[in-house]
Amino acid sequence: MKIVPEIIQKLTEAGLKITPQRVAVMQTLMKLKSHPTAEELYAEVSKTIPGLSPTTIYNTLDTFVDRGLVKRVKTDLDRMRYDAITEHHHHLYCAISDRMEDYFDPELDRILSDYFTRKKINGFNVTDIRLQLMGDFENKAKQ
Amino acid sequence: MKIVPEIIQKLTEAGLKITPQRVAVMQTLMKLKSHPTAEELYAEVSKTIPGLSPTTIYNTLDTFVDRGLVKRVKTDLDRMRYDAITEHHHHLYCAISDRMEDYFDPELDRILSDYFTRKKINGFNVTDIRLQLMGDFENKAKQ
DNA sequence: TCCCTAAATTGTATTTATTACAAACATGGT
DNA sequence: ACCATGTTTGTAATAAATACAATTTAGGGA
Repeated sequence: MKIVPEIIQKLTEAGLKITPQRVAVMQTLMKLKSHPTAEELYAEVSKTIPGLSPTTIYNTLDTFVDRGLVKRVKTDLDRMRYDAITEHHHHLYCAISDRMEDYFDPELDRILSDYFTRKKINGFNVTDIRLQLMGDFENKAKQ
Repeated sequence: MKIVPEIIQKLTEAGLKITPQRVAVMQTLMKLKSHPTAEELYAEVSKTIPGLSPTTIYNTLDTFVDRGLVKRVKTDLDRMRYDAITEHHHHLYCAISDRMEDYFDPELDRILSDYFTRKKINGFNVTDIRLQLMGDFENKAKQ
């Protein structure tokens, strides 16, 4: 729970007012590594903030995305998910179990970055490279 | 329109009955390069098949995806889209204009394939690598 | 510290995409 | 041509997300 000051700093830097709802949403997003949906977040954050409105979850997430504090993630299978990790990373995704995990690989990033510095795409200016690695998890306990 | 026999062959190979709806949906998907949504497809296919039910679009697309004739594509921004190109490719995507285009790059595929042959990810078995290149289109007339 | 204003939250009502399902129909093998 | 099975249709239901007006709250300035 000592991450709260860090969250407050984030929100302040983004020019947002500090509200219990926002702190709790961000806290939950950072705690969960499962790229939760708005609904899952609502369930989780409601434990902390009983009267919470689902609308607040949507509003808050939209605001966070606007300010770059949170990223949206979508798979080919299901609904919108959210991710508090803004550091550059990719995703491992298994369509069968609908399970998604983060994947960090600076070496890969370097290779891709080099590649697209060299190779220009006609009429398109690349600003970000995102990989979705499809495959199967070798049944480590699910997320 | 000479692609119809080709479509019939595809459907037959996939063990599906040939219906005007299916042929029209596939034809439209192959014609449009815009990764249309179900709704856009409904509008377009309705021109050919007036009585068409939206449910048929969803059913047909689900069936096609099941049989591997069509791929689902999602961006971080909007609803489900469909793509009749099953050949391996990536996507260029501009979040501002919500515009998406296909991107083919065998050289890149080779590099990535080599990389993941060499580099194993703990607990995950990669079967497909998909890139989403985020950026801006230099305003060529939009799709 | 209190007040005030802008910003945030709430709750309800809607919209919109998608799915469920049962009845009617069409396809393709025999 | 017939029949069984697969397909389409239409309606109704579900579910996610949004709009909006009313209420409440945060936090800077007096």
